[in-house]
Amino acid sequence: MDTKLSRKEATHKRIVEVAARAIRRGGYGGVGVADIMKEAGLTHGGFYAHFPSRDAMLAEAVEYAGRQVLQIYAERTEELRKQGASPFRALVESYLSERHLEGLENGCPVAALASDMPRQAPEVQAASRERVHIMFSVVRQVLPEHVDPDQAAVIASTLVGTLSLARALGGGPESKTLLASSRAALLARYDDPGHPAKDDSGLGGPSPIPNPA
Amino acid sequence: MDTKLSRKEATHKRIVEVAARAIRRGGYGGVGVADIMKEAGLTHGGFYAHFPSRDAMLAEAVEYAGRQVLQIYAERTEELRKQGASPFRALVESYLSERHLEGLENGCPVAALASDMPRQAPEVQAASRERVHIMFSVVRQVLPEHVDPDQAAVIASTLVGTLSLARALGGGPESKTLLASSRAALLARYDDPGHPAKDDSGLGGPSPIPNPA
DNA sequence: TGTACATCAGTGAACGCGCGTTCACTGATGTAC
DNA sequence: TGTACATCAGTGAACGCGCGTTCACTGATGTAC
Repeated sequence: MDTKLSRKEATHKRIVEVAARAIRRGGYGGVGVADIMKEAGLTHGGFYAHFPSRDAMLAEAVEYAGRQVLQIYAERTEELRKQGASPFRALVESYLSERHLEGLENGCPVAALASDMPRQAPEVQAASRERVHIMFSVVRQVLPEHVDPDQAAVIASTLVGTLSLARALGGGPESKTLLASSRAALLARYDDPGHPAKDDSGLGGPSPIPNPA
Repeated sequence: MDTKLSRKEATHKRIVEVAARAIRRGGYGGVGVADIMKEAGLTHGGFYAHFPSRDAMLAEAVEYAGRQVLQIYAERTEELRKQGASPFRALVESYLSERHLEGLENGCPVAALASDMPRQAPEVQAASRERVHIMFSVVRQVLPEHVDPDQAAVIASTLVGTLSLARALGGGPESKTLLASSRAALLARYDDPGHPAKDDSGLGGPSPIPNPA
């Protein structure tokens, strides 16, 4: 798919990649057009050949960030599943990991931007909302069979709330304790006890995370 | 306490009150010095007689917002308790109410600002973090006796995550469904089943929410 | 009670700065013959 | 293969604007005698 990008398409993608990291690092309001173009190795004048407005870029950036994270998490989850974790456990342990806590710039855009979403322009709100929906559906798909699918949104809220507050607490030991508490609570409550334990040999669960492409 | 405010103190308080609403409405980055002074009935020039910097005002504002909400929620919780709800149920139903969903401007500053907290100046971060700690301790204090106190932070994360995402979803029926799911899940899991049910006559639980003063 | 003066909260013009956006232009790429 | 020209991605100066902050000043409040 990426094989036949025109020069302009390649540049466009590069700008969006930079922006996708920038919004998670600095928030929707903390990213400037000129900064992003500079970080992409361009001058700011060319921006409006790629986007009708700054808001249009923000919308593309949050979508790109979300899809990128889905892909990364699908891989990471796959590794954990090979070690015997259920799909649900793999998701929870990936999402509430110290790596995710510290990797704000490459992490879930919903956790990085949630409380600012309602304050954005309509097109940015729409793209943001879409990421929330997709997050719900990802959780729904890894839910053990015995769990009511309606719990997916509640679990996703706990994931997002935990990561947001852990970061708000500064990222130190206190934050890590919070992550650990939430991991334990979610797994104790929802994970299928019949599933192979963490130190078991192989065979993942029957419902892998879907490919984000 | 409020009886002997000097003219300047009264003005200062008025500015902070305006700012406390403004940061929840517009986010930390969405509030301007001039706007706030104008809304407080003043001109912007006088600002620096009250605060050494904009950041100092943000720090005061988030603290004020948090204390104000504690007070409001103590009252609202008291009402629910008089109707027979346990302290825990009263808190959950207040926090995850449609009223709170819609009352962003007067609601919990942690939910309104969480994902932007790590991006603030040190003094604003410190004041924000303090509000998170206090939120944890409020939850801890209404926890039914049979629940491990360490669960307080997890429950608070679920409250914050749910409200943030409900708002990100736009505030419509979908948002209200999410609130209802989280309320149900939290109460089913943690509320003391031995406690008087909602439609019972009287007598609240033994551990009221502490006075925020 | 009345006048003179000091204090001080609030005013409004001005500052430098960075922002999003526009636009005439440049220079490289690629097509036509 | 080589030249002439059209296309078009990216450049950089310029725009109006709003921001946080500073400061000389005003006018009301309150104290001294």
